Amino acid sequence: MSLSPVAKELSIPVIKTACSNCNLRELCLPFGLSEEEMARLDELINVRKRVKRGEHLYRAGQPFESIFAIRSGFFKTDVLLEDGRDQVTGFQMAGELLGLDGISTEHHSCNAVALEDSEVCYIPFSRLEQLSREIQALQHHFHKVMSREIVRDHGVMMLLGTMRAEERLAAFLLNLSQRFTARGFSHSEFNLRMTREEIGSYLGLKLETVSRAFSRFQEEGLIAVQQKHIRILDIPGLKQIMSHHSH
Amino acid sequence: MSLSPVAKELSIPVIKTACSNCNLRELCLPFGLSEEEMARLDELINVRKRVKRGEHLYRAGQPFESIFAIRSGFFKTDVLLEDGRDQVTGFQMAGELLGLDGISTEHHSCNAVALEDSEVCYIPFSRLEQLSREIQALQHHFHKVMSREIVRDHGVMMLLGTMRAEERLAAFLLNLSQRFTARGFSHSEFNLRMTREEIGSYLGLKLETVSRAFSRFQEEGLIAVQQKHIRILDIPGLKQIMSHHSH
DNA sequence: CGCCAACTTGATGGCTGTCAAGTCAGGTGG
DNA sequence: CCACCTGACTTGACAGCCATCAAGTTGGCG
Repeated sequence: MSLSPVAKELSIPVIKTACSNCNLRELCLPFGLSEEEMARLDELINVRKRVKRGEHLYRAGQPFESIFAIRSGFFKTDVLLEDGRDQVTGFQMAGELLGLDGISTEHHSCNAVALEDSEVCYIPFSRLEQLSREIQALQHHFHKVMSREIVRDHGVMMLLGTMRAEERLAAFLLNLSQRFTARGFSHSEFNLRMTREEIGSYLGLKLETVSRAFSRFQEEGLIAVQQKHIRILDIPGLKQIMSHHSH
Repeated sequence: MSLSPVAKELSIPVIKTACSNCNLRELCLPFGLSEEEMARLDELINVRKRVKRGEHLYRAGQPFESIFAIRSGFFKTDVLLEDGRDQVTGFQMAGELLGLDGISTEHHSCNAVALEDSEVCYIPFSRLEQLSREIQALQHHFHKVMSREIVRDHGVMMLLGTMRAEERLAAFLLNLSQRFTARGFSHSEFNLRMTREEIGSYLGLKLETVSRAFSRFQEEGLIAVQQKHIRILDIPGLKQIMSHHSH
């Protein structure tokens, strides 16, 4: 199969990268590395690609070869069950890693889809393992990142297992706000990249329930919603809802 | 504070271990290691302790120093929220690792409680990292184990987010059955180590709902329940319930 | 034998899913 | 430029699953 000019144009463009210049290095894999160590990490990460909104970065079942660092943009990951059910397992933003689930079986176990035009760095996994055998700080940081993912998942299990709809949505908004803040964006105003249905899938709710909860928060003066644009007006109020065990 | 004889007696007894003799080595960290490599892992794991039913192996907030391999017995892990809510995040059995969540913050983020008298191997984490810088197979296997935990958690999120009560319980029973099988026990007959309440907490259900679902499965001839004793009579039937999207 | 935790079962209510209709915003083509 | 179309969202009415409350049963243990 040869690539037609059109197919070529559709293929994902390749760009050179450098962790040492990346303004996300404090959030990403290079965290805590010396100049010299970061240079060695740079050598390993020499592919960066654009992924357009709606495109898959990888699909469940594909062979696992590398993990991905999000340089810019926004992704979702989702899992599909044999019986047709699916669920969004996470939303990932700049500086976060994608693909850790693929290590276990050497095949990706979920789909990763860009929710806006994005850029990712390819991190070939076997070379990352090799380098982390040589650089203790890298090894340790990578272990922390994986562990953080496990802790995060426990938080979602908690949310799904014990919280009611409005509590889940409040927790979700606070989490987004906090992650935007960490990236230097406004903590109180942002655009949702995902649909109500995707939020619902992540939170174990139907889209109508998500919509109703948004409306209710607005009535109560906690947030201002206009479609995907969200302004958070009362963070303590949201926190109270999140932890207000109704009985 | 000095230890009285009584306190001494209550402290957890220490036993010498050896991975190379352990009949769980195919399920546990030593998987895939050569004789010589396993001997080096042995050097690192020189503490084994008994944990009695009901005792904590560790508690949320405690400093993280080692991970634990379960040599025999049965554990649960649970998370406590500030507002008093808690949830069981997992049940762990022989050959599985405990404590991976503590790597990220260097403090344990959940509680681990023995549900029956158990024995665990202490695996000092910094020494494990050191050794896995030297033994590639160990490093890679450890990464797989962490990744598997992430995939497992996604499965639980799926369960909590999309399944109804009976589907969840069917999935739970099939999962237990499969794990008992992998350990050489009967796949169709076993004793639950946890209460209905703990099952419910894990599955995001109330204990009454768990009890009713058990009764219903029994009426339908899928299982035979007598308190904690379970006989699985119809695995395909349970699978069908698990994936029977009710609409 | 009696106590207690764990469990079972029934009755009722509420949260959220389901179904349906309508609104809104953005993009396309005439 | 406007009409139209479509996907995303909102809102309402109703129903069903599961939580809640309550009472009774079982089994283990001192």
